[in-house]
Amino acid sequence: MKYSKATNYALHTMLYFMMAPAGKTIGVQPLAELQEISPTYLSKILTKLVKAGMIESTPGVNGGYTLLVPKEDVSFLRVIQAIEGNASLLHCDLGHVSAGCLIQETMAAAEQSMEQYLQEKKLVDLLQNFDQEHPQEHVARIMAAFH
Amino acid sequence: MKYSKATNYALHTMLYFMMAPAGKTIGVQPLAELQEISPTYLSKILTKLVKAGMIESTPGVNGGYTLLVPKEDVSFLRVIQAIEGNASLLHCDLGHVSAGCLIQETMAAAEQSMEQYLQEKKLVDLLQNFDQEHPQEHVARIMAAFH
DNA sequence: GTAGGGATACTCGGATAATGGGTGTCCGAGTTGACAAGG
DNA sequence: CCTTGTCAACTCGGACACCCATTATCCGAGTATCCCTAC
Repeated sequence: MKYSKATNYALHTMLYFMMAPAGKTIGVQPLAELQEISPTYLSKILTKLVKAGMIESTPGVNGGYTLLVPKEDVSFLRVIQAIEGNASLLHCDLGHVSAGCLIQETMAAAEQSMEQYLQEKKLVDLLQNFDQEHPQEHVARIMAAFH
Repeated sequence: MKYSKATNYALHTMLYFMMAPAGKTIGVQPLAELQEISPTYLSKILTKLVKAGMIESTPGVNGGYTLLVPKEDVSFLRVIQAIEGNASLLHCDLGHVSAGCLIQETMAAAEQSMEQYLQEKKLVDLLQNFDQEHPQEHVARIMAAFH
């Protein structure tokens, strides 16, 4: 049981948006370079975030992606579900004679316990001490990518 | 993000063991028939449970599998980790200049929240009202499979 | 009666597909802004 | 000065390929029990 790499990329990308001043735009290429992955692949991930309503894409020259919601509204859960979907952890299709599958119900409850944690945790919370913990040059390079 | 079918089979199999009197043995074939899957495939799953020390296998005629631990010790987490392993939900291998990945740390905390739930939840707890909710004939068919 | 030798009923483990999802790549299409040429 | 055409910088989306884990299936090997036969 593992989350896909795409989820990791999406979370990191959204974290970059948390660092930028509101309304700023950034292209796929600088985002891809920061994470050292292919721009075309990252674009596929970003379209999922667009469909989830978290960011906006503007085509054309000087285009790119812009954060569309308040930073405080971006929870881990929201990003994860945008990529992974909201299917349940374990779906039991065995022929249970009567009543539902108790195992499935228990797993659903366990999943909900984790989702509650991920819903309360906002991405912007991670930036509390970011400046102190990371070299200034690195932070500057991220900020410079926005326009 | 989903658990494998094998995990579901393992959980159901262990639940059958919870219904049987302690020390009783059951073969792969009746277990496979109850879940309507292939016996050879189920046997591969059961070897993982054996290696985890939860059940024991006795070869030869009248052989089969026997529960090796007290029923109260069989938690969801133990069964799941026996099948899925204990790898973390999200492993970030991006080049973080200094310090670790904050996203990875947060995901680890979320995972721990679910694991705590699954560790406290024992399989035997599901059998509280099992007799009332299921037809007597079904229960009898399960019990008859043990010897 | 007792010992030995199958036959039988099981599990164990390796080898081998088949399937599906994750992970990318490639390319054409559409969109916008900047710039230059021409009236 | 205004219009128009061209180019470049972007995103968007479908089609395609690759890799790997899951999900099995098959078969030979090992092991214990039972029964039957021979001495």
